[in-house]
Amino acid sequence: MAVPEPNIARLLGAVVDVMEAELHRRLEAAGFADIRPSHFAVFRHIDSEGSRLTDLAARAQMTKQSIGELVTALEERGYLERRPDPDDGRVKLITLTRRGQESRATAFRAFREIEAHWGERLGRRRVDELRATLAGIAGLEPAPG
Amino acid sequence: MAVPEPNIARLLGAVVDVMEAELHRRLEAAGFADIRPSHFAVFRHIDSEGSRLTDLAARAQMTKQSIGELVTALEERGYLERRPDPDDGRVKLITLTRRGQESRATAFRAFREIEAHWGERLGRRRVDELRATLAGIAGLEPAPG
DNA sequence: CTCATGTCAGGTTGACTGACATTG
DNA sequence: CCAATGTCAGTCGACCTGACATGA
Repeated sequence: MAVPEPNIARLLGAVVDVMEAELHRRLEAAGFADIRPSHFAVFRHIDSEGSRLTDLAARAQMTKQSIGELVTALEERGYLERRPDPDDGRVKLITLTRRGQESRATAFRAFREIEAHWGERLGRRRVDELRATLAGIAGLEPAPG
Repeated sequence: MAVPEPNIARLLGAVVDVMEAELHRRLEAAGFADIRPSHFAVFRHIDSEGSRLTDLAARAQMTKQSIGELVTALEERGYLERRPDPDDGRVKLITLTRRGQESRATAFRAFREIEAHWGERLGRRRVDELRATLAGIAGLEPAPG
């Protein structure tokens, strides 16, 4: 573990690439090749009982139009359904299909496997420290300068 | 360093966001508000004596068309110039203008400042470990599973 | 003739804003 | 009447592929 040197920004990009490639590989192997990284904005935030579009948008910090596009894409691929809410005529409840539930579970398992793999290669402790340091940076106030 | 829990993928995204926001803030303060993160594919790889498009594309691992778009954008904004190579009629040498050199220097300084800021808040040692761990992950072979 | 260089045209993805019909 | 919900239409940024004129 000699000289560090290379720019953290560059390394962050490289690690994000690795993460996305590994995730895609696992989803593909499980038969979910048509799920893209952007779709996780939906999978991450959807309730098991179904969510409304506006809630998904708020949780994902996106516009309702943008999250709506993702929902449409996942609907066309058979991962989601839009059903009218019987209690409110404006609302459409977005729910996971069977296939959607399976793919979501596969993805979450994949994340755990990827982190476990990193732990095997670099040491569990270093991966825990990585997580803690990233969380620390993410929680930092903007800073002067 | 109690319970880690939150997904590393999520945290990576958050830290990338922080990095880009901090970089943009500093560039803007120095009068370079129109430089976007994508433009760094050019600034990172351009030679001080000038580079040809094909070389920039190869170094950035992008197509010549894509890197060409970035070059055009930076040219229009006054950061770059395209001059014909006197030795080879096919080639246009892409060079930094005065403004381009200044902005590039500002950006590299910003990266150092951001890392230094993180070091102040979280400890220099943890930032060095972060860099080393990220480099370790980026250098990992794809792994089975 | 072949290869290298750069550009033109057009497509895709993932985000955005604005306008709007419908319903509460 | 006003606010909330979701959709339609259009734009933009950052990448891509394919075709091509020009010059070595």
